[in-house]
Amino acid sequence: MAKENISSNLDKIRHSFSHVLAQAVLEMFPEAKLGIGPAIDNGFYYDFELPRTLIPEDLKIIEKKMKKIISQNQKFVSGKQPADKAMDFLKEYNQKYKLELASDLIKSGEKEICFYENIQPENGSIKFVDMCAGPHVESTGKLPVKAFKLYSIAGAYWKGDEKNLMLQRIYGYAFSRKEDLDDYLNKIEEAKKRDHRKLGKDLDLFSVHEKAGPGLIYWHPKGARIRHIIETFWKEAHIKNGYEMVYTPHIGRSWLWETSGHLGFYRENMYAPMNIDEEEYFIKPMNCPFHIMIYNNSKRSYRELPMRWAELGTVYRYEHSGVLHGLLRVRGFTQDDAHIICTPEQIQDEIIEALRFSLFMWKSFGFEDIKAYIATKPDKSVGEKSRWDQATKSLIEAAEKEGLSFEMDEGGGAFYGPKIDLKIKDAIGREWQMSTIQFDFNLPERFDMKYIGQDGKEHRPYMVHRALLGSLERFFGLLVEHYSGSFPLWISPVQAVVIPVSDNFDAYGEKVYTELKNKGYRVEYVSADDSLNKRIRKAELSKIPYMLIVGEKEENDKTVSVRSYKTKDQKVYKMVDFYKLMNDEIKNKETGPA
RNA sequence: GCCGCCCUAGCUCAGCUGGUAGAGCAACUGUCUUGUAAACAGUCGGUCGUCGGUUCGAAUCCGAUGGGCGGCUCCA
Repeated sequence: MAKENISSNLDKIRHSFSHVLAQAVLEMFPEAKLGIGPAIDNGFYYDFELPRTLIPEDLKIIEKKMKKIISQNQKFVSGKQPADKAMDFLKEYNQKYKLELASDLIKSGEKEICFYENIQPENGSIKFVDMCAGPHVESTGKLPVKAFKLYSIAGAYWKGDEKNLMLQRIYGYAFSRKEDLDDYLNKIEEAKKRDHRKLGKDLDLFSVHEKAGPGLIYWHPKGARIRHIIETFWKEAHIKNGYEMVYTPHIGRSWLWETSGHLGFYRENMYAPMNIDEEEYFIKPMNCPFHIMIYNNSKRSYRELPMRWAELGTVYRYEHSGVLHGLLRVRGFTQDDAHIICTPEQIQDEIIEALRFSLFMWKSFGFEDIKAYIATKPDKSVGEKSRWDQATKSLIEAAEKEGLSFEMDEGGGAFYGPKIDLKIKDAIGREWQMSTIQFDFNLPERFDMKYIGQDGKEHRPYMVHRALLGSLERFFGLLVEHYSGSFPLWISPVQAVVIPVSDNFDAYGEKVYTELKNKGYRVEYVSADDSLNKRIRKAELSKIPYMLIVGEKEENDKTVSVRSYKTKDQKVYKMVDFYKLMNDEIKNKETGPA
């Protein structure tokens, strides 16, 4: 309750800041056209059409003007105008975007348009007018002048539509207190340190190469080790949970994509075809049609259903250059894909199970903060309404059964079926869609998938497309950020490093190393080419969980001196005790396949 | 794809308003044989993303192009 009040008050502050911003910009550019200026979850923004592009220095000037407006303690005064008067005023005000918004409002049945005026308290003069429903703080003096900061200029399409003109958007941070702003700025700085793009470089996990093609990921040995661990865990878990593995090709003839419809509605996202034997072949942007080929390979009975076919399927999609982002948005990626083909009677249980399984996977890797979104039927869609309704209902029931809080994304489904998505935040708070469980009412029709029911007649199966982790690339990116590169022991690419004090102890050191290696631990040996301190430093920077330092004492006592990355403690262990330490830790972290 | 910013050695960065490139780390070679976060010395390394233009002269100014970053749009 209390929290809600604070947050709505904060929204008021943020939105009021956006008015002050607009007023300041209008002072600087009287011919500026105002777009919209809402509160967002770390501050506010306002969109403008301006006579010239802004430069970063402009932000300082605008900020100064804003501070002046705040110091003048102008009153926010609300008012309403009947529709026709409002339109006249906005025409005269020469604010075409506001005019457009007002006319939209009037079209949708509004009789009156709300305005806010900023009034100079001493003489009552009107300093600024904005068409806006509010609410705002009482006066600009109430705004915490030290708790805001303009930080970015960006382009943004008017009304978010790329067919419209691109306006200039000014972003500002705003909080109720200066300390909150400082905390937030610190948090951003800290978050940047765990950005997977930085850590990927620092820890030598992966790279991308301009010359070899943007958005294509090169997994270095340490990154590949982690991927191998993820894949192994994933495969075992799937087999234990009733899935079959399949493998399918990377390219397919145009027939496949014509039948699936991808050439009709997805071609611009597909890599250009290659010509082979006078036939066009396309690199796959998804795995579904291939799995369907396996299904349609023979006549299917209801007795065979449900079928759950999983594949770590590598796909390639031509993503727009501006959207590429480290490992989180790439052009070639491996989906942890599976298709569930089942009867209408089975669908509810299958959905519940798929969602449970997905949550199990995320928890196994240490993720708990997950948001779910259920997307329903859009205007343009295929499939019978009754199937949509049943499918949507089963998604909601599955989420409820798992005790997962979710938001409805009305009309946000793909044209071919409703879906539930799980989203996770990256280091700086951006949400990324990871898991998806989606119905497909399109492909079973297009490929004429059938099964023979108990009644001896042909039926159309339900098909569900699901990816639990999303893609290995994206998952890996989040994993790096989640752990700041300091992975749990069971995932760590290097679990321990043996460091001899000097090369006089190479023999003992290598004995320790070999023993660990033979027992299956991921271990490295660092001979005394550098000083001891330097080698420890390197191991620290590589975030290796355990450093085993061996010298005279250890050799004599048959022990290892263990330095822990996480605790920075040093403790001497007998080898058997060190194994126990590691095994306990691995056991605790790894819940293992269900 | 759109708007803005950025691109100098393997990495992190310096290089004032144009005079033709520098540091630390890394790598390599020696010396040192080390007790819990950087031993010492030397060597190597860049046609300053690419192409074109302006200029007596361009890392620096202009244009194009590739890539990255932050947004927007998109995300089957």
